[in-house]
Amino acid sequence: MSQLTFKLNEKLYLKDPQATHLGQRVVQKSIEMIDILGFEQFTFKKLAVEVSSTEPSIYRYFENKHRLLHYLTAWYWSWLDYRIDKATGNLPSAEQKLRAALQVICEEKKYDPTFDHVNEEALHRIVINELEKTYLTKWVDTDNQAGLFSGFKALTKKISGFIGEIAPAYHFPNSLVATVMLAANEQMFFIQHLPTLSNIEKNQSIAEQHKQLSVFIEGIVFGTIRQ
Amino acid sequence: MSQLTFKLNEKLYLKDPQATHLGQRVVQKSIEMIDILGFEQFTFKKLAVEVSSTEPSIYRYFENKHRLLHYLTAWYWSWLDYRIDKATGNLPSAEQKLRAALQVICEEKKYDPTFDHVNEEALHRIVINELEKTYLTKWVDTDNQAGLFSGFKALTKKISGFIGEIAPAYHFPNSLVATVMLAANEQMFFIQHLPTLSNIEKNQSIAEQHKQLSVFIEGIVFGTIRQ
DNA sequence: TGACAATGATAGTATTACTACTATTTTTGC
DNA sequence: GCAAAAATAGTAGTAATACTATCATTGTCA
Repeated sequence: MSQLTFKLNEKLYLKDPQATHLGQRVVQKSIEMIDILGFEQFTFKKLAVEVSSTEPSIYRYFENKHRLLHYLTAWYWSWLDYRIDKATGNLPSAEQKLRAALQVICEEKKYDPTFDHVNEEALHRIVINELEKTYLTKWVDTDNQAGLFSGFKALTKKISGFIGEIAPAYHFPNSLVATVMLAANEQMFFIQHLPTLSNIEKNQSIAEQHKQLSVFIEGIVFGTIRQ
Repeated sequence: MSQLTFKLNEKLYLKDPQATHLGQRVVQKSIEMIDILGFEQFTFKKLAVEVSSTEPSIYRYFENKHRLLHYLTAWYWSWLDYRIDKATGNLPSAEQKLRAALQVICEEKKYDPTFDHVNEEALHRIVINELEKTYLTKWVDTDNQAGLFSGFKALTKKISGFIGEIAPAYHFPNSLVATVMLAANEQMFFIQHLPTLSNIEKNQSIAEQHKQLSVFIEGIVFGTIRQ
């Protein structure tokens, strides 16, 4: 098994799930289960059965399922951050870096063998379907103070940094990046469930959908900053 | 009391809340309570106490609180639609209409005396905080088939129609409009709770925040379609 | 007056989210 | 090498939630 992992904010968990066998299975199975059941129907009781353990054992790792969702999305942002670094590392211009970063955000997510115990495809679907539930809660402000959103913020900052180099006069780089990062996921959701809210055709390969998504997102970003 | 109301999809309710006194109080109080408590902490039991009635009486109007949220957001989209019609009615060009429509979306929402029993300010906060919960559920597809999203879709179509007139070559008018309609709300949320995800300063009047939001959103739309 | 709609009152269920407590295993200090 | 302490697993229970079923009362219009 691969030992490569991300160091995530310690407030995300009570006990590091990467440190024990049960913890790893909890994370792995929770990704599968949230993907299939949806976050609301997913419970620690059901998860306990799947990992052949008990509810309280899972509560020792995560305060509640909401924190577990935070953990999963934080992992996802760390992963994207890492992929964007890899994709932009040896590019010469900020414009190329920005393009590459947007590409990573929009591209189809496939299983990354670097991280053995995480199903990135399922995790991306979770981000598409459940991300907003990490912040649309009564705990946003305390969660934010605890640093639970630092992964998303770091990514936003990184990409808006590229915009800053290309178009230093543009006033809303953070707003724009946050908007398109969310829009990329929203559009994938709309293609599936509310197709009139998108112009990307459902009746084509997933690869083609992501390609079109890329065109749409790049169009927004470059159109907006180039004015 | 004003009798002007919107005709909303009948699938939104079991019994038309606009038709009875209790129904109206249920809607009115639910807006107040969801605004204060948040959707998760809001329950029909608590609402029953507030309107001096009982849980089963409320269940006679709405299948569950999720449907009530649908009802409120549907009302909100109808209201925006009506305001956009009023704002664009006698404008000569599609560009001016588009600008006016975006203005309505971005502007600060204030109590509209045309609709006596609805607190539009609170309702807008509910849309900002809870909208995504209407579709990020396991019922999206059946809810969609029942037409519960037709209000949002109609608005999107109306605005993307203006884009179609201005820039008929642009491929993603629906995607773009859906994106900025959601972004307008997301940004208002981020200003409040995750300010690093926005460049609109929190330390200024609400009016000024909405003005900047307008600049941001117009910049995206016109920048994107004018390429 | 009497049918019928609207509402109220009471009670109950399955599930969820969580916690207190006990049992067992593992680690560690001497 | 072994007792004490720490870590972890497992059992059982609770309060709240999201409903549902049933029956009683009130008001009203025909």
